Amino acid sequence: MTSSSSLTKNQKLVLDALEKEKGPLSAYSILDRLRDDGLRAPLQVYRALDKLLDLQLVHRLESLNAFVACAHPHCHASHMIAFGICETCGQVWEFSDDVVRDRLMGWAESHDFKPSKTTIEMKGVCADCRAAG
Amino acid sequence: MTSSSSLTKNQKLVLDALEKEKGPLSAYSILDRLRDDGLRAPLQVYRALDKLLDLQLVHRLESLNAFVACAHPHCHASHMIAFGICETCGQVWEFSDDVVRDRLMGWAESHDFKPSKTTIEMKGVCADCRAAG
DNA sequence: CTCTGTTGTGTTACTCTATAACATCTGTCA
DNA sequence: TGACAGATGTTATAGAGTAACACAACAGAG
Ligand SMILES: [Zn+2]
Ligand SMILES: [Zn+2]
Ligand SMILES: [Zn+2]
Ligand SMILES: [Zn+2]
Repeated sequence: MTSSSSLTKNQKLVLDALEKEKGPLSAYSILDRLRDDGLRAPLQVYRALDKLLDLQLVHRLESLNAFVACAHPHCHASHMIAFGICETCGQVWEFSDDVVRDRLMGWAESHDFKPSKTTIEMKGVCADCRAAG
Repeated sequence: MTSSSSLTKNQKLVLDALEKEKGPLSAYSILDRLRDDGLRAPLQVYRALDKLLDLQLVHRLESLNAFVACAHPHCHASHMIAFGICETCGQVWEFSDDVVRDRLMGWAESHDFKPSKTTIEMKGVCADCRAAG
């Protein structure tokens, strides 16, 4: 089995913590939420996150040093994913755009550059927060 | 004056250090290179970097926690900048693509999201390093 | 069944990245 | 001159991530 049914205890705990949260969490925030479940050291969280990132069940937001549960599990095997991140409420939107991907891949090809991982993150203010002003 | 002629001593030191380097540097690496020039604490570097980032003379690479001198100073006031980053040699290419910008702005408009800062970073292996393979 | 390799766990200690708080200094402008 | 904004210097601390080592669980080969 390739997905969450084969997760270990710690991996499930970390994934659950992220899925319960509307926004991203830092590794240390996750740790704090899981102390009552027996987790004691950062490394326990980071190891679980490594696996979850491999499985694409979780994404890392580079500009926040934080992690978020995938919004569309199993749906973007090798996609180039983009994120909208509200700086006010912390909510995250996950999307992908084939035109963006093609343009970036085009730049890579024209420069003989072989991309392995691409980060696209838009920080700003979401509709709700603007309305709440 | 709006540019490098008005920089202070520390700001010039930090900018020089980044311009001398072909690739990105962490704040602490910058500090190490500037100890002989009198810098002693991380904060001195971070404060200079803050100003240089404001002036767009330096860019921060979120996926590396590192900084790089702008390749085209004065040329992209409000542009959305993308980076290609070689994971082997560390070299960085700075470019922008209007189509990518338009697509991302389009997503933002359609979601009533007001972006303030966008990060686009492609990590991979450059032509030279692939040839040297 | 036992050996063995692989993966996950737990723990301690550590490095690297970034900021808080406070005092001082320097220039600009009224 | 006085007042303010911005830059500086220093110490201490917070936040993010990894190294190293020992042990447990489990699957497959012989
Ligand atoms: Zn996803
Ligand atoms: Zn919001
Ligand atoms: Zn630039
Ligand atoms: Zn290279």
